[in-house]
Amino acid sequence: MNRDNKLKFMTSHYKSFTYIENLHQHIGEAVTLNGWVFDKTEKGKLIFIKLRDGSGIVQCVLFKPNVSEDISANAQALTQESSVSVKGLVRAEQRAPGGVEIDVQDIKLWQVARDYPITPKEHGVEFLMEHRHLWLRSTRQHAIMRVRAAVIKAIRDFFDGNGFTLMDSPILTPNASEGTSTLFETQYFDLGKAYLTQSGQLYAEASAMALGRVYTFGPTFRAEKSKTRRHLTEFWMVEPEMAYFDLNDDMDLAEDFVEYIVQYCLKTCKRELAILGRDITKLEAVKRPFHRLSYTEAVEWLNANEIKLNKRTPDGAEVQVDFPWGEDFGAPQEEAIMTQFNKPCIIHRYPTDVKAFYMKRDVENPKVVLAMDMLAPEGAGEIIGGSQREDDFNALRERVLHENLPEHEFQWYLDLRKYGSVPHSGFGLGLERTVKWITGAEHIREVIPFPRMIYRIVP
RNA sequence: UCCGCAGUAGCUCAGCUGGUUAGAGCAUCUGACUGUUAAUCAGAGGGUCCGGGGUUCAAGUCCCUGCUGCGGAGCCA
Repeated sequence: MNRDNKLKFMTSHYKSFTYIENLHQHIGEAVTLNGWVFDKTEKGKLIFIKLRDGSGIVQCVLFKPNVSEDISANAQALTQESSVSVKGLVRAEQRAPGGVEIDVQDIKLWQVARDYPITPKEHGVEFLMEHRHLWLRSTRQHAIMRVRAAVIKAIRDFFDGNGFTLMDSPILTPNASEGTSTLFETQYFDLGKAYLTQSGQLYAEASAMALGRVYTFGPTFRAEKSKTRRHLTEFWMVEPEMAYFDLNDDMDLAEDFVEYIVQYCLKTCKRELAILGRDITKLEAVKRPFHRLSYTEAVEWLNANEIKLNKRTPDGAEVQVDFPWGEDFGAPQEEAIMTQFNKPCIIHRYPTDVKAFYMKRDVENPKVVLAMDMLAPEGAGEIIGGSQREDDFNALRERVLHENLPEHEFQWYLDLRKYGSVPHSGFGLGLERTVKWITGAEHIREVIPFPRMIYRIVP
């Protein structure tokens, strides 16, 4: 990720040591580096130490006859992930990775690490997840975390630069906003049960009625017992909400937004994407306009291409049937639809019964709601879910009652339809699913520093 | 919750229709080497074969059961 060089205080004020990323500015000078041993190998009178400091990796070479016995003893004592300060001359060197290396003059040992568990060889995911706190030190994880940081910056730049106001929504909420999903529960003083939020959307709607264009960006919690490569129990979601936006405006914004994020990463994360071995031609193709299909067109496509639905009959047998209009798409249907496309696709106007109570019905066809999901290509799946919201007081109240939601807890939400109600729309984008897609990571757990999953809360 | 797969050295794995003392690569330790990039070469140490029960002359291997993890479905971002 390209560093923002407008803020130079880290290089101009703190002179006691140098960061590896700045070494090319110091060729011929003596510098002190502070870091950790990434790898060490000895060849006779030479010791090669690959040092990492978080900003990069550089090879430090110690030639034993050039230094005292104490210093070469220090170098020899180094183990993987030992913490050290290295003093030496910076020189350009063709044979060194990166073209720059340090001719070591002095080594100060902070701590010798014993038996670092993650060796430079292969490891299984289970083992690595148990050592997540150490796994983050590896090159590949550095690259993923920097792409994640770039995606977050792109998200904030996009909205901040387009007249949106950040309006954080609460994490503790009195009810399930969609009334369906399983939520994490806790006791809230004497006021009864509270839940960890599964979406900031209802609060974003209230904020949009105040400030016009807003977004909320924070952690979200789902207590579903999901065990897949695309689910976390704690994940980050950004949710823009716009007054006077209809569904088409919403879809246009979602396309602009996703295009901006992907193009920003291509521009600023070349090195990281190269480390990850990402095929960037696939990302370069992510340009507007994206594909769009109505739910009904998608069902017709599935049936025209004989992509059947696996259904279980009451006696337990599995049968394959034509996809029936009205059924929600699962991962297999979405994946099949996306095989046609090399850039994202929006599916819109889903059956009313499979979507949330707050979505507005299509006046032209009340059997569908003005909802939209954006699916990313390359099997990445759903990254956005959004809709135009129901803005009519009576229609919304009817939906609240129909879903057996506690009306008194939704009074404030219904109020928004009483005092200057307007058409409005928004969507939620899953941060980790987006980062997984852009980095090409196998599993969503790799793209958040400390993943929370059904059977793992440590570290 | 349902379906499938797995658990053998610190790590990644092999171990056939049950058959002597349990195998490899890497890592670790010792030694050699002035250019290593996952160095190479020589040597050494390292095992509750996930737990419990059963079948058998004999179980890492077969059966039952439990635990743990992984993947998929559902739920969704």
